[in-house]
Amino acid sequence: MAIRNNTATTIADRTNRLSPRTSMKIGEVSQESGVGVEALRFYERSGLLGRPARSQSGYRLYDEGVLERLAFIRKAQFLGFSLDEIRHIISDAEKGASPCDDVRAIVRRRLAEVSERVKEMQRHHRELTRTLEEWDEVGRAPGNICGLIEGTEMQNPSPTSGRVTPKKQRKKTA
Amino acid sequence: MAIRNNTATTIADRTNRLSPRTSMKIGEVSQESGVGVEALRFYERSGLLGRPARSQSGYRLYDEGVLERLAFIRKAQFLGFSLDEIRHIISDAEKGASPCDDVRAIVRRRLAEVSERVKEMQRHHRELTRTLEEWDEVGRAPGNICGLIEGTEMQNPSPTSGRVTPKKQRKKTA
DNA sequence: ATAAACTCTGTAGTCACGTGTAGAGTCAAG
DNA sequence: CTTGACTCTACACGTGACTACAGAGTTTAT
Repeated sequence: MAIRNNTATTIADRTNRLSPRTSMKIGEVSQESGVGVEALRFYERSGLLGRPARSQSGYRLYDEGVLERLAFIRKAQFLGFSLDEIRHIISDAEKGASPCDDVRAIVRRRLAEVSERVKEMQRHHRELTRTLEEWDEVGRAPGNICGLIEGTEMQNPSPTSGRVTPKKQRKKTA
Repeated sequence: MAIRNNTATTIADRTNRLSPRTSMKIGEVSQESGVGVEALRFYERSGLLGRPARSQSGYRLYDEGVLERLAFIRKAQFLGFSLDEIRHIISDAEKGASPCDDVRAIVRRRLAEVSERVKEMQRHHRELTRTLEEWDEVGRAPGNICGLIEGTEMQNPSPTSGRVTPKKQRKKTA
């Protein structure tokens, strides 16, 4: 695995890292931003970054702006935006539209989702706690496989309801 | 798409669905259990179900037991077990070992994870709420892409912290 | 008899977000 | 000149729990 080592700049250069870099290679950007080299290329492929300039030998040469862009992406991710949403926001902004209203709407939606998810998780937590308590009373229950599980009542017979990660739910949940 | 229609039994048969079926075809099992046909075959491939008998023409013929097994699987999923864990539990049970202690341990672990996750989500919820409030004060902030996002302070600069779904972490939940 | 619905096997695709690898070229230092 | 780190492209792989499909055969209803 690549030890992201920065041989393109001198040690002195790296030491006073406040000097503005006008053309950074991908490793440098990775180091500055904390985003992996592969992820940077992936972002570019995904349309999140736009094509950087290239050196004669084909190396990507980034200007400082990319760091701001990456900071934007990370903040948006931090706020729960998917890369897809981020791509839309950036593309809107580049078309001149102010995406802030959409952004607000997305955050509001995300907020509702998180609320819902927390409620689900808390329900699940109570369910698990109750189950463990029951099991402690019961000791070891008889059953085909594990009486503990077999004897447990489900609140909701849907097999999706206990998932730790939410399912994709693209078609039916019948 | 296949409309899981049950032509193997008469309507009368389906109406008094309490009569024990000794050999059900896959569609019937799907209908009774609510597990899709593809999922049933997938479970079999994954070692969760074991090979059913076959008709002369190669159709799977299930006995009633499969419904209990599927109920077990769904309950276990409901409790947060992965199919992998369920497979282990079943395999232990079939080897004669009582897996209940392991089951308890898994549930306890899952419980801790859920707790942690709830706390994270609540933090995230507060963060989003605070952000929205700030944004309402600000109106429409200037910025390269969306000043709202750009002006938002991240609690934790890691890009992973805001994910709605937890990032891979396939080794262990540290 | 024929059409519709079912079933079979085997393989590949989905979702998000990247990571890993192969094989080649480039660059700076000793 | 060689070594080693870096970069390039293009593709495969990883996660979990399924879904989708192709192309064949089978069963049931009319």
